[in-house]
Order: sequence, then C-alpha cells, then structure tokens
Amino acid sequence: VQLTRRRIIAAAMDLIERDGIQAVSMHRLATELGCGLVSLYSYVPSDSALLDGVADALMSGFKLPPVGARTWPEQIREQVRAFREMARARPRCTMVVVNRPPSSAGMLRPVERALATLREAGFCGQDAIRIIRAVIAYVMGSVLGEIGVAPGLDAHDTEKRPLCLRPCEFPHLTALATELAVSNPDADFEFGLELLMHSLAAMQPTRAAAS
Amino acid sequence: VQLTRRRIIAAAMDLIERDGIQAVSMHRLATELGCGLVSLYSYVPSDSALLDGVADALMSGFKLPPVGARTWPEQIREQVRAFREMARARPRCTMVVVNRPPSSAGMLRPVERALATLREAGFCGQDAIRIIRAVIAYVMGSVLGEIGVAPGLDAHDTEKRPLCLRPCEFPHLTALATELAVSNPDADFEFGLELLMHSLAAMQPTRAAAS
DNA sequence: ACCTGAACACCGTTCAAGT
DNA sequence: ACCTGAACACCGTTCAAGT
Repeated sequence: VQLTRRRIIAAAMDLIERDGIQAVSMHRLATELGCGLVSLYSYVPSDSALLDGVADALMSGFKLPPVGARTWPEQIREQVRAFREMARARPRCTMVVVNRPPSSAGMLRPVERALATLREAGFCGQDAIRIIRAVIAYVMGSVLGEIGVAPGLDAHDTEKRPLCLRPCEFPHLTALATELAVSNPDADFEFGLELLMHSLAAMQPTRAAAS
Repeated sequence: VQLTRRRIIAAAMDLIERDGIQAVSMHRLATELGCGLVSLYSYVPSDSALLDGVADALMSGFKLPPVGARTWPEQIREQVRAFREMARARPRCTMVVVNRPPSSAGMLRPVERALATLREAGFCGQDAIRIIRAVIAYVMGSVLGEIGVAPGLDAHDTEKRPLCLRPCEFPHLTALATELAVSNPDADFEFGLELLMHSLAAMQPTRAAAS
C-alpha cells in the first residue's frame, strides 16, 4: 500500500471525524497508517499544512448544487444549504475549515460560483463581494454555533453541566429555559438566512438593458 | 505576590494576546508567573478550564453599552458593535471565546440583555431567541472572518502567500482581485448588519395595547 | 495537611546514522 | 541518494516524596 499525500489526508479526516481534532497528531497518524512517523513529512511538510490539506480536501469534495433554471436568490440559498449539509455530515472536519483562512483553490470554488451567480443577476463587483462576505459570515457563524457546541467536539468530552443561572440575574434566560432547550437548528438556520435574503432581494439591481 | 485564579487567567490572556494561543501552555504560564508548574492546578483544574476562564473573564469585562433612550434596533446594533470593538481590541482572546461554547454566566450576560431589549420591544420569546441566534451567528462569523484570517493569529506566522489563482478557473475572483484586496471591514460589517436589521425592523410586532 | 519536584506519556520536528 | 530510528525540546497531568 503506497503512501500518498492523498491517503495521509484521508486518514487524517477519518481520524478527526472519529476521535476529534484533539486526537490527531503526526505520531498517531503514522501508527494509524502503519508507516514510519518521519515518512509523513515528505508528503506533508508540517502539522499546520496537514490541516490546510484537510480543509482543502473537504471543500473540494463539496459538490455545488447544479445551476439549473433557478432565480439567483434560490441559487444562493441552495449553495448555502449544501454547505450546511456538509457541515452536518462531517462536523469535526468542517470545524477545521471554519477555523482556517481560505488557503487553497478548493476553498474558493464556492466563492467563485456565488460571485458568478450575483454578477449574472446584475450586481456590481463591489456589491457582490459585500453580499458574499455577509452570507459567509452568517453561514460560518451558524455552523460554528451549531456544531461547535455539540458534545464531544471539544477536548475531553467535558460533561456539559446545564450551567444553571440565578433567576434574579438572568430573568429572561431562565424564563425561556424550556424554549431554549428545545432547539430546531434547521428552522433557526432558515430563519436567519431569510432575514438576509429578504433584504438582498430588495437590493436587486434593475438589470441593465437587454441581452 | 499571591497566586490567584484571577491572576493566572489574566496572565494567560496577556500571553495569548502577546504570543498567540499556540504559545500558551501550563509550563509557559508557570514560568511567566514565576511559580511552580503544579501550583497552577490548584486554581485551574485543567488546560480546557483555563480557556473557559479566559473566555469568561473577557466577556465579563465586556461593557454593554448603556440602554439610554434608543429604539430597540439601535440598542441591538450598539451591542453588536461593542462586541466587535472588543474583538478588534483583543483579537486572539476573542478567538478563544468564538471557539468555545457558552460555558459561564459571563458569556450569557449579553444574551440576557438582548433578550430583554427584544421582549420589551414586543417580540415573543420564541422570536426573540431566533433573532438573537441569527444575530449572534452573523457577528461570530464576521469576527471569525475578520480576525481569524489576520496574520500571526495562526501557528508559526505562516507566510501568507497571495494564493494566486488560475484565471480560467476563477474568472470572477481574478477579475475582482483589486476590489478584494482593498477591504473595509467596518463597512462590510455594517452592510451585513443592516441586511439583518432591515428585515428585523419589518418584523417588528405591533405593541400589545397600552403601557 | 499541604505543596511541589521529578516523572510519565505524549507532542512536532530534526538529524545523523543506516540502507 | 533516499528513508527513517533515535533524539530533542516541548506539552498536560499525576503522584509520591518532601516540608
């Protein structure tokens, strides 16, 4: 079985998803792959480069939804939903992406696509960039809140005690405890997405003349 | 000089802000404080608890803007801007907060305040929660994108090469390279915030009857 | 009883010694 | 020339040995 950069990164992704990011290390990865520790360094120059590779691999495997004959707001919505689906399917690997600056072409492909969608809809470059940045911020923050808080993703499975609050200091939070406990991540995500999309739809430029 | 949990966490925050999160460790913290390594463990039970303490201390020090006689949208805006100011003042410590579930009362105080603002404005508990979650997602994502990408915040000062892209594969991104290079974080942040607030203002409930 | 030095099992990375 | 075992300087945490 030949050692490859591809194989190393795939093993790292499996390990991250199985045991958490804390469990990943060069030593562990080497034993997992049954190869010498030092051999890894000829394919992956460092720890940090390994995580860049994981982020790139994950985002490259992320299939953008087909363009089809949809309106631009629906195209944006679909793309954002697809990203969130990936986050739910591979939460721990996605956290690596979220915490890493875009360091490779694979991570920018969805941005390019969104840019194309918005330019085609008639937005100028400046507006398209701003819109994408806002949407990315919302999506990243949602994913962070949704899966970053999930149990076991942090170190040591810290038993999350319910963190009981003094009602006198937190009257509203304690009053809404039951509403806060039952959460519907899908509905919450769609709600915030609609807030953004509703304002964006109102911003839609009048399409220049013909074609 | 008495050793205190307070002093330990303050030293950790200084160290994080000065040398980055990667540089923080129990060993290093002990030498920084001039105390024995093991002494730390009587005040901070673990590595992870230390970071929880940092997150809590930072958020507890975060001064909410006074309520004054503003409208609720302006109150929300001000609170969100205040958080972002803190993020800009202490970027590395803020990244700790962003990557950690709300683990203490200090981190929930701003949420309580926002909940009060929205309830007073006439929103029901469910709506208030959803709104806050959406706003938090946007703010967290913005901060993550804005300061998480900043140089030197990651490990080893990875020389950020400009990541040049092939124009044939990324026509829009390369065409907009100059627009992407000059970024105005304040304006970008406000733009996205207004997208949210604009939709929220349209959602404002008709205030029930009197008083 | 209390505090902590030395120790343990890890980690990323390097380098010289092997083939 | 190439690959890698052993080594180095770290890390979090523990425990028994000191006061």
